[in-house]
Amino acid sequence: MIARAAARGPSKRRAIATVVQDKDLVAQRHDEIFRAASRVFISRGYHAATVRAIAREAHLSLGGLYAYIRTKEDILYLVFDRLTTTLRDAMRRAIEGIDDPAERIRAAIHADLKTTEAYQDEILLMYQETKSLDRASRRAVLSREADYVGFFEEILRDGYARGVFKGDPRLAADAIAYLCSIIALRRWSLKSRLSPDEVREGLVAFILRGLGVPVEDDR
Amino acid sequence: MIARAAARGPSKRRAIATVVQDKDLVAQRHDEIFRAASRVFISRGYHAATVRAIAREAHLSLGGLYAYIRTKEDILYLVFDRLTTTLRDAMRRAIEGIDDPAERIRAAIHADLKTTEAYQDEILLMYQETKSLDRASRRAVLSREADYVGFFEEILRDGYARGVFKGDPRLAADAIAYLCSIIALRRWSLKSRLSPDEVREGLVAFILRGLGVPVEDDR
Amino acid sequence: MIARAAARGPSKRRAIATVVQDKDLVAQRHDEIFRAASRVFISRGYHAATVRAIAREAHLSLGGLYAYIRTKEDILYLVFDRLTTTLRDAMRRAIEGIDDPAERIRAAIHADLKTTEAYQDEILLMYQETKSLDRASRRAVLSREADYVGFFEEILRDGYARGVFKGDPRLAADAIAYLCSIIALRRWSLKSRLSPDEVREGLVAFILRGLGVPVEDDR
Amino acid sequence: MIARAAARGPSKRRAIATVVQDKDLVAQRHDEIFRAASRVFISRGYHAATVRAIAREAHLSLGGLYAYIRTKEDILYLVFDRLTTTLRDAMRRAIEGIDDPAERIRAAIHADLKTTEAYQDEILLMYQETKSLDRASRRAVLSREADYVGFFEEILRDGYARGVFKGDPRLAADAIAYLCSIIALRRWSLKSRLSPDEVREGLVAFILRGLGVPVEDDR
DNA sequence: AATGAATGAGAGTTCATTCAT
DNA sequence: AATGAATGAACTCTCATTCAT
Repeated sequence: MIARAAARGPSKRRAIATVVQDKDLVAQRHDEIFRAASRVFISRGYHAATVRAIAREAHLSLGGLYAYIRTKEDILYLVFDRLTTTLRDAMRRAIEGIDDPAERIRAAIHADLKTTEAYQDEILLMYQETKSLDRASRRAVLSREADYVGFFEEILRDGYARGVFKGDPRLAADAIAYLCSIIALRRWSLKSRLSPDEVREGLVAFILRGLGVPVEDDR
Repeated sequence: MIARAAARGPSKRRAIATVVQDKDLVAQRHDEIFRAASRVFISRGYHAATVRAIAREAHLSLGGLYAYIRTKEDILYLVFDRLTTTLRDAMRRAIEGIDDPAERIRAAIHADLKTTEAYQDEILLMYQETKSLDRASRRAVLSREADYVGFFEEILRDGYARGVFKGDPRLAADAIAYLCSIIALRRWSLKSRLSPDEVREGLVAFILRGLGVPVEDDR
Repeated sequence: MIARAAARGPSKRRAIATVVQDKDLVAQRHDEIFRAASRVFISRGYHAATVRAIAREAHLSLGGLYAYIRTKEDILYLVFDRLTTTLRDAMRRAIEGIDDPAERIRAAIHADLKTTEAYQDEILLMYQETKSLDRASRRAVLSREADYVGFFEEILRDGYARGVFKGDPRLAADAIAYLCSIIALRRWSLKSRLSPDEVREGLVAFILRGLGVPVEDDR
Repeated sequence: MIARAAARGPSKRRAIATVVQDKDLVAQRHDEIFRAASRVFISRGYHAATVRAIAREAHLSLGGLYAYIRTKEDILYLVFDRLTTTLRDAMRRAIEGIDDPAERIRAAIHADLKTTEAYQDEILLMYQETKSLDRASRRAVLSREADYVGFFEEILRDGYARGVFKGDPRLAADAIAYLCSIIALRRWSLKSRLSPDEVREGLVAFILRGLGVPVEDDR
């Protein structure tokens, strides 16, 4: 059931209407726009960012940019769409081929923390600006997010069935996915005292204990 | 040391410049502005909210409002300042007089989850819009937040010294405070499946286990 | 019944939303905007006219102008609203106190031709740009126009009952009102050969004959 | 003199510059563009219509369309040029071979009303948007229109010489041609109460009476 | 002869902030 | 201390037209 949800994936993808018809060109430009817009949104925030600045950063004229999107909000959606796809794919690869639930969840958490570290700016942006999307886009992004949490839930449900984990799998999945985002949302708090490695190890241990899995190096 | 941090409290408060002199009047109007602005910011978001709408909601004229603040951003700061004060006070009262570390942390978590539930809109707003504050205001708000985490850290450090908890107190404090905010930031995900009580109990159990405290009702 | 329609008058007036509240000031500024916009619309046409140019002509800043209207289309409606009111009032005054149907219709036609001559630019604009109004505004303007035609219809119906006129009163009213607008819509054609007086007299005679009223000076 | 005017005809036609040389191809494409543009202009209005939409409707690429016209305004001129030609030809055929002035003018009016009914959208467009043409195009279109009025004038002048009509032939010609367009310009007013046949018969009677021709069925 | 991606000037509109009263 | 009219910079978005291919 969750596997289905995760597999469903692109079904919820919202199409971005373009006046340019060449599919390959659109794909290529969307990629450039994604990169340019990420930079601009991250440095200035969605509202303060101007479409002009994004066009400039993407080496496109203003009209040129608008041939590949319809509204400023489309650009934000484009960014989030690419980001959630990247995150999901990274997670898929990370847990592939691991069968033991405890190992699998450990790998998932580790991967999540690593990618969150790598995309901390983008993830922070997503938490802050998903609200700026319209209904349809927001739905699409949240559905991707749900798929992502689904990976955790699937593992937990399996481990729960085998008696490895404690607590409600759905809630735990949500809690774990959320807790991993702490790296992006509270980095100003964490970075001042602990190294990224210490943070990561500490969080893995905390979560595993929270799931009822004994952690070796507890003093 | 942490006690100090928590006690330090108002020291970081940023003053809001007003053209009106009468201190009592300013305090009263600031209170009205806080309430009006909270409503407007929550329903429309910070950027979409107009100063006009806030003035109207606060039963002030546009010029009148500007006698008590200097910029729109001042209003946002005012909202966050009041909110963090409220949150801190609630936390203080919740753990007052409890000595046992496990009981104390349980009470703190419970209180946090309860107030997060009560102020979910405001807290979501704070997570999304702290970035819209200027440096000085942001610093002040984050320092308040740090004080809040300090409550958890203080308890954990004490329990750690007494051998009750596992893991790094600083990281755990951050993790716990952050995890509690899940109620505000991911309510669309949680509410669809679990009751508020189930969420709260599940999170308390997860956190306590994460701290290495045995939880009774684990199957 | 027609008297009612004509009397109904302002009932269909569409309100123009303003952010400025002072009613007198709004009335005064609307008057200035009406005059300025008429000039600009007439010289450049509705679409080519910029709101900036209208603001300049009205000695208002751009934002200032927008405090008295909501959209560019509001300005067009404002112009048409004033114009149709002026036209209607002029017609009312012209036929007041005349009882004989033939004299009354002659006076009405004469008045219409005179005001059409006086407001030819504005009337041409109205014929060309009523389509640029949105549904509600267009309805309001057309309802005014209908009232205007109603004056003719009322007279014709009365004369028809007394056996003075021939043909369908409704159609004749429409035809007469329309024919009078020829002065505004085809002045490039008329002016080249005949004086305004000749045009007016010729049209009055044509119409009266069309209604079946014997015309004296027919050779 | 008028015969000359009517015969002069195409002399005033403004040429549309094309990059394509092949005359037959240009003629064929211009015909397709005329039909496509008429539809688009009528449904959206000249200003709201985009050149893109016209190209699409004409099954041409954007660049392709521009090989047959130079500006958007060229397209509007093209439409009006074809339309006025069509109207003129219809009128010519309608009065051909009729000698009696009264019969001839009756036929002309009837034909005008019929074609106005058939091309009401196009004629309305012409009245509203001739102003959007540049000087040269406008001149060309108005000259065609003058030719059209010339048909009426010719008949009237002849009848006047024979003592059949009253009033100034030139003014009457203008008045008649204009009055016929009422069907296109005020159809919202007419259609609600009378059938097309009633309108047509009523107008013919009104005009004939206006010319001093006795009308049989007057009660 | 045909294509369609690219350009960029310019439009309408909003709103934080000021200041004369 | 209070009012609210006025300002104008800055924003998003459109579309006629060009030109490399």
